[in-house]
Amino acid sequence: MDYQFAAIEQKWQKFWAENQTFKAETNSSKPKYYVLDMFPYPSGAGLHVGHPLGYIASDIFSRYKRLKGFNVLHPMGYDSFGLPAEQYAIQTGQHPAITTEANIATYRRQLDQIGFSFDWSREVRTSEPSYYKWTQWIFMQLFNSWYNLETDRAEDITTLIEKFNAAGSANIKAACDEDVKTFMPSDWATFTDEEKQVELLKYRLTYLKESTVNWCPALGTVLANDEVKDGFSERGGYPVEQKKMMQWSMRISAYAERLLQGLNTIDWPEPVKEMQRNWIGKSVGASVRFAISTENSQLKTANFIEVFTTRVDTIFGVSFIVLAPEHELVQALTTEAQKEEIAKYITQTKKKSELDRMADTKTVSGAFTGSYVINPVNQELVPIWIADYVLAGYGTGAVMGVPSGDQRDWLFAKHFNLPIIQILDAQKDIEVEADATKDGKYINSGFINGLTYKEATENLNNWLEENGVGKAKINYRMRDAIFGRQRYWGEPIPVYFKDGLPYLIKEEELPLLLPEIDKYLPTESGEPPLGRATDWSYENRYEYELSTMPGWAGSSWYWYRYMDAQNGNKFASKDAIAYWKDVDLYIGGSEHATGHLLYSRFWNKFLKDLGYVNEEEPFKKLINQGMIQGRSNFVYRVVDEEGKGTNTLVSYGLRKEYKTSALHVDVNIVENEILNINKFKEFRPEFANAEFILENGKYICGVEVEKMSKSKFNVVNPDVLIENYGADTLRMYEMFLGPLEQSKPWNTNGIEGVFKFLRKFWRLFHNEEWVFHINDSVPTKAELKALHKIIKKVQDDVERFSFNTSVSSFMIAVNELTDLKCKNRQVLEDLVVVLSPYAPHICEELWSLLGNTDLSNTAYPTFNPAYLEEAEFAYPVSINGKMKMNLNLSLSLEQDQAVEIVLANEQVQGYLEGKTPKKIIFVKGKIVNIVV
RNA sequence: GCUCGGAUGGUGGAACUGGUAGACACGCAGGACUUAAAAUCCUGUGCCCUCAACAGGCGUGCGGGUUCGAUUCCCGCUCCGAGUACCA
Repeated sequence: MDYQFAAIEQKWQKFWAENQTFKAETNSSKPKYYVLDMFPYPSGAGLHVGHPLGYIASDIFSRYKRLKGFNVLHPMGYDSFGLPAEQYAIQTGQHPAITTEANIATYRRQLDQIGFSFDWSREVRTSEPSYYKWTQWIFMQLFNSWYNLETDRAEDITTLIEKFNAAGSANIKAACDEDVKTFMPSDWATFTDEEKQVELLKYRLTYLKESTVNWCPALGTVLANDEVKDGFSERGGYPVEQKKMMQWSMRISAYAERLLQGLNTIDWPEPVKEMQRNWIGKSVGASVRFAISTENSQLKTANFIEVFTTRVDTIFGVSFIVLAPEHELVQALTTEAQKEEIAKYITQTKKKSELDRMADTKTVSGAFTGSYVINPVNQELVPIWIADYVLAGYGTGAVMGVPSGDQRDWLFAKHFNLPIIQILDAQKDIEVEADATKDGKYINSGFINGLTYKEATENLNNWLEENGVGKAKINYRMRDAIFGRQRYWGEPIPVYFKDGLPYLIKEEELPLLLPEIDKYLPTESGEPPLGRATDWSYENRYEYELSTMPGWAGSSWYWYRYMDAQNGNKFASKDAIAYWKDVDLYIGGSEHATGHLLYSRFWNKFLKDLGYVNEEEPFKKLINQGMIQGRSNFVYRVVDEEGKGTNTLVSYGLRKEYKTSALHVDVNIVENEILNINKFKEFRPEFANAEFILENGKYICGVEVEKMSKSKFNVVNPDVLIENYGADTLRMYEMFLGPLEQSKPWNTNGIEGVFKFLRKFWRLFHNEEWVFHINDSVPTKAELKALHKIIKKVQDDVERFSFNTSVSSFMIAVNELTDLKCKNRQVLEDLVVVLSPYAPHICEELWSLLGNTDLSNTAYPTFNPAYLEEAEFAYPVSINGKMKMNLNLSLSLEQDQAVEIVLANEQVQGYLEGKTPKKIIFVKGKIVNIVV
C-alpha cells in the first residue's frame, strides 16, 4: 500500500492512548529524565503552527531519551487562569470555567493530532480547585515565614517570635519592611495580639503593603511592572497610571543575591541569564549620610540626606546633591526664596509623561532648594538641588553629584554653573566631558590623596563606618513583586480580615473556592469582582480578601505537581520529589525571561528552605525556541484616478505599471507565491468577476513578514497541514525549518520536500507494487556505512538540540539506501528506531510490519565506528590555499610518502607550471596544500 | 545609549575543533511518462567571462589583520532583530 498517513496516525495515536505507552513510573531502576514544556494558556483561537515548535523539539528529545534507556517524565497541562477568559466572560456572561473547558478540549484535540508522547495521566490545570488548593497552600507557607539573613534562608515565623521573646528586635537580621519597630523582649510581652500581628506582617515573606501600583482603569486591574510597557498595558495597550493601594507583595528581594548567584550554576541561554542579572540589578557601593546644614533649614528631626553611590572614592569631588522631585524632604528643605522655583519645577515634572521623560534625556533641568548639606569628609557646604534625572524609586532617591566623573552630573554642573573638581590625576579633558576613570592617584581628596582606586574605596568605607556617617552597601534594583489582581478568574487568596488585620484560614479549609458571582466586573463601590459574591465570608463573620492571585502564581511551582499530580494530601509526595528532583530540560519562549522564570526560581528556593523540595534550582537546562512569525501574502488591486478600487488585480511583478493598493490574501490559498485564483474568488466573493493581469500565466503575490494574526490572513493552522500531509510530515517540517532557537517566518513552501522524503522512506520497505517487501540477507558494507552514519549523526544532533540538521541527514540516508536498493531487514529495522523520535507514527507502523512490538522501549542502535572507516580519502589538493583537484590516497600514508605521490602526479605538475614548491602542508585525512 | 543575537545562492538553511563554501530541501529551467494535466522519475542550477566544453576570475554584510589556509580567530565599521532604558 502507498503511504496512508491518516490511517496510520490515527491507529497509533489510539494505540498509545489505550496502552498508556508514555505513562512515567515514579521510581524505576532506570535513570530519570524530566523534559518540560512551558504549559500553554488555552486561548480561544487554538494552536497555530508556531505553538507546537517547542513541543515537537521536546517530544523528539523525550522519545530519544526513552530509547537511550531513561525513565522519562514528559507531562503537559494548562495555565488556565487568565485575562482573556475573563474578558470574554465580561462580554458574554459566560462563566470563564466553561470557556476555559472548551478551549482546553480544542487544545487537547490539536495536541493529540501531532502525536506527542505526553503522560496525560499527570495533566494539571491551574484553575482546578485540586490544583489551586496547593497554590494557596504555598501562599500560606510564605505568609508563615520570614527571611533570616543570618542563616540566609527562610524560616518559620515562630523562630522569629522566639527571638522577639528572648531578645527583642535589636539583633534581628531579617529581610523586612523599613518601618519595623525597635523593642525589648519586655515590650514584646506587653504588645496586644493586634500589635504583634502588625509587627510580624512587616517580616512575613508575603505581606500587605501600601504600594504605588500600576493601575489600569480600562482593565480595572493592577499590573506588574513587566506587564507595563512605556506607560501602557502590555495586553490591550491601555493607559496605566500610578495609584496607591493596599496590596499583597512577595518579598522576592530577600532572595536577590541567591537568585543572582544561582544563575552561575544553571545551563541557560546567556541572554536570559543576562536579563535576569539586569532585572536583579546588583550594585556594590556605599551609602553616605550628608548632614543638612542647619543655617537656613527648617528641619528639626531628619537632619541628614542619605545617598547611595557606587563611587564612594569620588566623594571629594562632590559639588552638589540632587534629590528626586518626589523626595520626602524636598518641601522641608526649600527655603522661602526658592519656594516658587521649586514648586514650578515639580509641577513641570508631574506634567511630563513617562514617555516624555524618556525621550528627553538630553535636556538638563533642575531647581535649587536653597539648602545645603555638609560633606562629611571635608566639611564643605554642598548645595541641594532637585532634578528629574534622579528617580525616587531607586536607591534612596538622592545622589551625590560628581561632575568630573559622571557625565550626567557633568552636564548638570555645566548647565547650572557648578564647580567641576578633578579628583584623579589620570582624569583627562574634564572641561570637555566627564572622565569616569578609576586609574591614577587621587588629588584634591584630603586623606585619600595619593591612593589608588582600590585603596581609597576600602579606606573610605572604613572611615564612613567608624564615623557613623555611612557604610559599604549593596543595592538591588529588583523590587518586591506585587501579588494581587483585582480580578475574578484567579486563585482566591486564603486570607480573611479581622479588625483590619489579615489572618490565614485553616489549612484543612483549603481549597478556598472561587465563589459564583453575577457579573465579572468590579462592584459599584469599586471593589474587585469577588466583592459581588453573596454569603461569602469566613465563619460568616469576617470578610475574605477580595483580590485574587496574579497570573504567575499557578505557574511558579507546577513542575512539582506533575511529579505526583493526583496526590490529595500533599502538593507532591516526598518520594516523588526525591526521585524526579528537578527539570533536566525546559523548553519555552524567551518572553518569560524575567517573569515566570524568576518567580519560579524564587518559589523553588523558598520551598527548599522549608525542606519541601531538594534542589536549589528548578530548571537545570533551558532552551528558548524562536518565535514563528507570520508571512503575509498580498494581491494588488488597481486603483482608478479617484483612488477607488477597481475590479482588476495585477500580479506582483507588473504592479509598478499601475496605481494599486495592496490587500491581504489568505496564505492558505497561495502556493509558492502563486495565487489559486478559483479559491481566491471563493475567499473574496466581491472579486468573483474580477479580472486578473497575469505574468507568465500566473498571478504572483507579494510577501511581507508580520505578526501571525487572523486579521492579516497569515495564520497557518496545523490541522490543515496534518490533513494534507500528516503529523509526521508536520513534525519533521517544523524541525527542518531551521535552528530551534532562531526566530523565523513560517513558510509552508517546502513542506512537500519532507512529505516526499517520508514517502521515499516508506518505499524502502516496499516493492514496485507497494507490497511490503524486505529480505534477511547479510547487509553490505555500503548499507552499514549509510546506517551507522545516521546513527551517529542523530545522536550527536539530538544531544546538542540541532534537530534541523538531523532531518537533512535522514534524507541523505534514505537517498543512499534507495540508490543501494537496500531491502535489508537488519539495516531497515535500525533505521526505523533512529527515525522514530521524529516521525513516530510511520515508524510504529513499519516496526509492526517488520514483526516487532514496543518500539518506544526499544534500545537506540549502537554506533559502530568500524563501519565508517575508510582505506582511502580523496584529498583536496590546493595550491596556495586554492582548491584545485582531488587525489585519492591511502589513509595509511604519512606526510613524506603522501607528498611524494602528490608531487609525482601529472596533473599536480601541470598546476605547478614548473615552479618549485616552497612548502607543503599535509594534514592527514584533511588536506594537501602546496605553497609556491 | 547600553547589553545580547544575527547577516552565507532566487528561498529556508548546511559546513560541529581554522582544512574541498553552498550539503539537504524549496523554487526555477529542460527532459521522460501522459491525448492532456496532476503525480512520479531523470538532468541542470552561486555569480561573471565563454556558443559550449576545458580553463579562468569573483564569491559567506563592508574594510583591515593573523595564518600555508578564515563563513570559522582578532581589530574597526554598516545594517537587521530582541531586551533594556537617566539605576547614581
